[in-house]
Amino acid sequence: MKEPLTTGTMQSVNLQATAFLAKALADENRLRIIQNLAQGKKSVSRIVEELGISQPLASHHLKELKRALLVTVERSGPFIYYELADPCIMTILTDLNNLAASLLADRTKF
Amino acid sequence: MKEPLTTGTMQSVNLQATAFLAKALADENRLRIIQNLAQGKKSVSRIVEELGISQPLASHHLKELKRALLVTVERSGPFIYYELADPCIMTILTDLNNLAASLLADRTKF
DNA sequence: CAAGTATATAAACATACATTTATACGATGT
DNA sequence: ACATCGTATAAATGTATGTTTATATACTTG
Repeated sequence: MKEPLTTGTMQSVNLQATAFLAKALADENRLRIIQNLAQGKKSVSRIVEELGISQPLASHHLKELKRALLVTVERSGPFIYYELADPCIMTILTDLNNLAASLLADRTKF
Repeated sequence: MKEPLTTGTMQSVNLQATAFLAKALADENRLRIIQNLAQGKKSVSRIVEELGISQPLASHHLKELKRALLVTVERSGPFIYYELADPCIMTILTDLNNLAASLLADRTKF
């Protein structure tokens, strides 16, 4: 009788999926895109304009966000529209930002 | 009269700090360490034992977590104890995990 | 001061990733 | 069919990052 395969804790946290999601959020340009998409569905060219990044760079990061299931894609004529897959994404972003601010505030080093 | 420096949205989100924090959370071994430290303050050797990773690797990731202000360090004799800097860290981890699960569940591709 | 334990650091390496430049693809209009 | 616009992809490049192996540092004990 072998041991169960789970080596972790009770409340099973999928660390692999979590790390993957965190990695998708771990780039400032991607966060800017997410924040921009929080205003609603937008085309690539609009994102490029509003964020002032190159079109291939936007395309690359949008691809990563899509890979992480953070955005959904929809074609309409010559335009391709990206949209946040879930409103909760903004909540996480705010939470992360708040934690970051809190950690910076609490640090007692100068 | 020049424009204000902020190019972002109303509720100012420090994307740089947020991306930096996300990057610190974007590694499975670091998440395992955080999850392990959720049980309380622990020495490096204990973390190494319980997670089954090499000592230098643990040391490296602990250094990263410290750099991100996610853990605090304390020496006691020959041992060095690491501790989560803030309980909220576990909340974020759970939230990230929940979002990851939700995104995976909501995807309508097979 | 020598030896052992706990931890950190250095070196070396492979891999991943962000960015740019150039090009291809797809849709639309003439 | 051609030109043009919107977007994606490829190639190239520099840099960052995770991991291992080897070594150094710090503390403790004899």
